[in-house]
Amino acid sequence: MEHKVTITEVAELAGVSKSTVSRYLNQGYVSEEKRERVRAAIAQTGFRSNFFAKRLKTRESKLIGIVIPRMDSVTVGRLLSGIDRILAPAGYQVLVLVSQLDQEKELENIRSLQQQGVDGIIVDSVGITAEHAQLVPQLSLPVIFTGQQYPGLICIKVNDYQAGHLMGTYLRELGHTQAVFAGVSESDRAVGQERKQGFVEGFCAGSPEARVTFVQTGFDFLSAYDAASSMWSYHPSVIVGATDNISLGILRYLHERGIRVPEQVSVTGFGGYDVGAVVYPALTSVAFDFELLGGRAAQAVLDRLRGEKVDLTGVSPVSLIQRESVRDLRQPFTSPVVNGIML
Amino acid sequence: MEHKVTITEVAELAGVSKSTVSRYLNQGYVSEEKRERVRAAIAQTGFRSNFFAKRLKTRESKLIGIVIPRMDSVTVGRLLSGIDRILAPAGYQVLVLVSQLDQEKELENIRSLQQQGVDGIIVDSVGITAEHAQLVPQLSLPVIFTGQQYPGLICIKVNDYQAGHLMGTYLRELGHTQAVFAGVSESDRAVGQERKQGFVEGFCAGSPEARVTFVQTGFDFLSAYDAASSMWSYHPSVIVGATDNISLGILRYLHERGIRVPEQVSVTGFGGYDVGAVVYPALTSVAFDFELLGGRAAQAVLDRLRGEKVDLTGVSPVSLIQRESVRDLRQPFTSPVVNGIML
DNA sequence: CTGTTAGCGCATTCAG
DNA sequence: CTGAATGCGCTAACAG
Repeated sequence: MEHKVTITEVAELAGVSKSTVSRYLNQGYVSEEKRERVRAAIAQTGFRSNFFAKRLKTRESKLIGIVIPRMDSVTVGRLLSGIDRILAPAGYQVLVLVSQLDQEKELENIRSLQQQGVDGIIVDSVGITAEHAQLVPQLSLPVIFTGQQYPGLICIKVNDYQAGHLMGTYLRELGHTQAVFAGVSESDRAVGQERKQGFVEGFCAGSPEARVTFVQTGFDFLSAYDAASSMWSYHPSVIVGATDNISLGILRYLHERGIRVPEQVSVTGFGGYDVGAVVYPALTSVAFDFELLGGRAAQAVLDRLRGEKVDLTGVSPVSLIQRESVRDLRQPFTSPVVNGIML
Repeated sequence: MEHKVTITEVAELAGVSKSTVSRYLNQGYVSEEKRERVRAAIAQTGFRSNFFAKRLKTRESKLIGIVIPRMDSVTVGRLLSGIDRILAPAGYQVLVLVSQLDQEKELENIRSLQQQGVDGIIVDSVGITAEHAQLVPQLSLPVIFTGQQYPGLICIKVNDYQAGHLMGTYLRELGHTQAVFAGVSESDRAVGQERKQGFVEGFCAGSPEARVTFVQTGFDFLSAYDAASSMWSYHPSVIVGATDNISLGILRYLHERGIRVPEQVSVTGFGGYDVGAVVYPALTSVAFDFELLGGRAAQAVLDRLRGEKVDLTGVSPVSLIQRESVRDLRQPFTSPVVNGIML
């Protein structure tokens, strides 16, 4: 309320100089006696140091800027959790800016962040462009990308190839040979290219009769649902959605048509979201550890801030979550045993 | 990179004074000729004004702080979208801090935000305490709460009572009389008290045979799933989950037990999330317009910043999304017509 | 319309 | 260990 209390007033009240108060606030070097007087004065006045003045001097904000494409995403939530888990103990705060999936706004947010004096930036980009690559070196502060990759930039991302490969291998070993991969545009390198390629190579490895048909869709339920009839027309033994959301749209379509999963066709996803556990059949999926990913990204920023070099790319573990939507073709069909939600 | 260019250097390069450059950057009042010279100098040097120095002078950050309980929530995402939609055109930026559902951290975040000089704060609180009420007036800046209510504080929230009432009325008119309300603890005033009360009053209005049984659960799939057998034991005509997630857990349980929805029992939720459209049967729900809510909250901050008074509480419209999970008891059962995803 | 003069609140030399 | 003095980069009166 009322008057904004400054360091000067604290000093007067404590009967010491501004410098002493400043020292008290920072390194130390204050006698026990004055230390106590300053402490009392601060408590009494409710003094809080002016953020801007402090930053103007120190040239250090203890702020890490985060640019994310959108908020309404479980993935992003996990990522931020992981970031915060590392940054908070290190005394850094997080400043989050949302790009609304707009690439122009993403660039704008990065600039804005640097202008606001953050010490480093983590960008969960939807697509790194040449403009990104050009902008980053001009910023003269650590910028770490997640989710996508780009030569010359520091990118920490999940290993989409490995995830795809894991799923492909799993399905092949269960006797599947005819797959439809419901993927997204190749303009998305991580999901559209690497995840798919990993799947294809894992699925086809040493299996000459294996065949993968690609059907393109968007990231949302609806476009997957709309493309599902086309997928089904290939009579696959398994439909592999590139994301859990895609798979959910497909599942919905199959259910409407009375096509039983996994009896008539298996369905799998990527992401390992909780919601995959409550649908029926519960969705088998490859889960990514986005929290770990966020932690790695945060650690990379911290390392760079300390002047250490970090690898240009890093990866994060993936794991298979076996639920109910996949049929083991080596055995006669038996209805999956359902017993509770398998998170 | 290299040297941080300041307003002084721009001035020298343009052959004008610092003030002229400053004026160029702000209101105007610069001759056409010098304006051009300054523009060129800025372009040449790549000058960007120092955020901290500027804020130190103006005492205005053009920053609105947002405190949210968590990131991995669709609700929160919508809310932020709505906030940004109002704030951005007004020249304000948004600084988001996440409290990880920790009430102590929430308070901490609010303090931290004010210390960092934001002009106003929006708090999507999980629970407003006396400590909140005590802290807010000390901040001497506009603080708007969403999601929860507290006397004396400015709270913009969805009308949970109305939402519950809407659902209650709808079900009653369809001939339902035996309901189980799968709710959360009354310590959550919005969901645990108001939403439930609205439902009960809407459901029972003028219907002497109506009965509502309350079963308590948590907010997650799993606890709803675990409590579902208890709910079913009352043989209700409809189970009303206090949130869509709760309903999804219940749906999963009913499916596992082979209990057909809506033939044997209807199920409804609150929230109107998209995922409710892809499960089967698609979930009938009351949707809240969180984007509008965010917009209202942002507008309230702006109004307060202009010195205008705003109402202590505001509401936001709710709407019923009729999908497939509710049976019309006034008619013999017919399988719901499914044709596409009903978002 | 423009340059000069003062600080904003704090951290930091530099002499004590 | 401490206080006085000096800007950080910018904006805002103030006289031109």
